[in-house]
Amino acid sequence: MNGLDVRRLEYFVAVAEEQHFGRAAERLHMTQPPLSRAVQQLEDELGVTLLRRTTRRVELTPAGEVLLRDARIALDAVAAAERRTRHAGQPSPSLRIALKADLDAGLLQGILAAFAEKPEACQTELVLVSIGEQAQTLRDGRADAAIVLAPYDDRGLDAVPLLSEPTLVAMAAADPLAARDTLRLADLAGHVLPGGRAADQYPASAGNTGNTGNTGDPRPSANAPRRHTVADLTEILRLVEIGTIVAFLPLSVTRRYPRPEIAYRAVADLPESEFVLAWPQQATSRAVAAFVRAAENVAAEVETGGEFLDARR
Amino acid sequence: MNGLDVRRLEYFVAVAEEQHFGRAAERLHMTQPPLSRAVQQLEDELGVTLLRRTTRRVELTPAGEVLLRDARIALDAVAAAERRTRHAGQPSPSLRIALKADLDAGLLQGILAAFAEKPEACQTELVLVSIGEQAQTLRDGRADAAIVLAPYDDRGLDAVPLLSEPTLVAMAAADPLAARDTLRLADLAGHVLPGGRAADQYPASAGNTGNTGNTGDPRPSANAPRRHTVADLTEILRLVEIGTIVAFLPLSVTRRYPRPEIAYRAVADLPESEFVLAWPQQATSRAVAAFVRAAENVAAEVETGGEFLDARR
DNA sequence: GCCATTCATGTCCCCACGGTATCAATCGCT
DNA sequence: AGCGATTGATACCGTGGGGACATGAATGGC
Repeated sequence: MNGLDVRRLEYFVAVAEEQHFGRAAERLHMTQPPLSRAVQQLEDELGVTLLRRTTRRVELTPAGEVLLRDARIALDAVAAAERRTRHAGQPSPSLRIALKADLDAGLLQGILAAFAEKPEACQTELVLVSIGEQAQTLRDGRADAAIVLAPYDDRGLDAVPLLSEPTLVAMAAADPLAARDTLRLADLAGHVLPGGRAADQYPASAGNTGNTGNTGDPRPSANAPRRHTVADLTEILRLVEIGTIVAFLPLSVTRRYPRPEIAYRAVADLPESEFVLAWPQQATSRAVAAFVRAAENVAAEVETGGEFLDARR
Repeated sequence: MNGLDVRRLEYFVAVAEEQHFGRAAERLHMTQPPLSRAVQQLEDELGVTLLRRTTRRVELTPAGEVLLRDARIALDAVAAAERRTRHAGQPSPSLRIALKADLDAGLLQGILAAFAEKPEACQTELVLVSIGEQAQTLRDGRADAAIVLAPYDDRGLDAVPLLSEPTLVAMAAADPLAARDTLRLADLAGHVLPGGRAADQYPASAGNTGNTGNTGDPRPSANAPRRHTVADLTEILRLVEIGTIVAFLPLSVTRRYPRPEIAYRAVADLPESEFVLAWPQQATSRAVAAFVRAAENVAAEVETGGEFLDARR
């Protein structure tokens, strides 16, 4: 009677993503016939047609689209449950912080020190992920907290703002625009950001606030031509040096990478870089709560010009 | 290899809730031995001890607590996927709106009319649920949108504010306080709200904003003494009439229930009632988006004293 | 100390899942 | 238009896992 097994959901997602039973079966390390039957059973149990099969290709019905989206969410939730439970079962579970290296506004050291003072303190562990993956890392249970740059995909996450600082544009020193001291966004027309978006349309096209209209497929399909994702900051700076792209970076980051080939310039109408501490909404552990309080305190001290200021350059 | 089957998760949740293998087995319509082994397998697969078994009672380890919380979330996600897919598979899936009767600020008629004008319009269906269950109804796929009163549990939901209106206190006309025209919260000391909370501590104890510290078990345990929940507005008003409780109601609702036995009074330091339109975050359907826009337009018209104003009394 | 309660273990059986073989249908190529 | 290739569905079979029944072991109450 009551079905919707994880295995069948994974099968369906594989078929829906591949749009092909044979390839999906291959990906699942099984043969095609049981896969066909499993999807049929799923359709029977739901009383719904999920796939429109032509012998040449498989396409999703509206109900299939709904299940594809919701099944991914459900599978993520199951995987998160598994990861978090595994981690909680360790002898001394540590607090895992997802960072994009150097994108912490120089706060991390202070926060870790403040956290270590607290009675709820525990081991901490830094999980280095590429920018844009931090939110997902929190959702799927690989980390317990993250310092992220707004805007980000906040679905399923709680957050507190830490601090804001000016955003500068990094461009090749040879760029004609680098001769000017301050710019406006419109001046950057024709320049491109990491990921290929137009620089003068920022931040309209950037980030993912998790509101309606999230049309992009969140996970890479095996056959979709995967766009080259620039994950590493040093890689971005290399591309900036040779004039391929420009990049928007918080002030504190630019201070740490002074390079003669790169010019950092203020942009008058560019929003400030907002650093936010985020964690999974359902995280109720004392360690996370203590870490959040430590981070708030440190950020407040920095904002008011406290003792950590000198550590930020 | 890769486990975490839905069935096993349900088994574990049952055992964790009952804290007793025998009762859990009974609830699951099975016998105790296979249940014991299933939980053992779960522990093996996760490499974690979930339950501390004494022959007299079963209690959760820290890892077990984590899994109980995350497993509920995952199971909810699976159930939501099933419900939404079933609904999407219907010949003409309707837009289901979760309402607590009469708690719609009189906006519903106008919103439905405006929505019907839109090209994306479809059949609509009203799902009547008790207050406080609307958010869960959205999350588990039984409804597509809801008009809710803030504060509410906003986890997994997107929302737009519609309008605010004054909150009045409803009390028995015979109550000494009813002689006064306006009150302050502190005057209500000793009076009790539906659900048993102290009236003079509102809204500290009310609602559930979904942030950290949500310690309450969200689902009724079989053995926990279930507090009498007042679900129906008319039931609440009955209790108000006989002086058992007082209730905080938005102005538009009090207008619809003028009764000689009930006095509605302003409370100076009571926050306004904020009506919000909420929907599941992952809902990307055009129908929901159109409904949201229709609701925003109608609310804006009402706020500026538009044509719908007279319909609100 | 004895008994009842409760969870674990041993054993059997059946269903369901996966694999191999094959059929049917449609698209493309000549 | 006909033939082959591609692809999904069907048939059949064997194995493994989950459930019931019977029983063992340990602990708490009287």
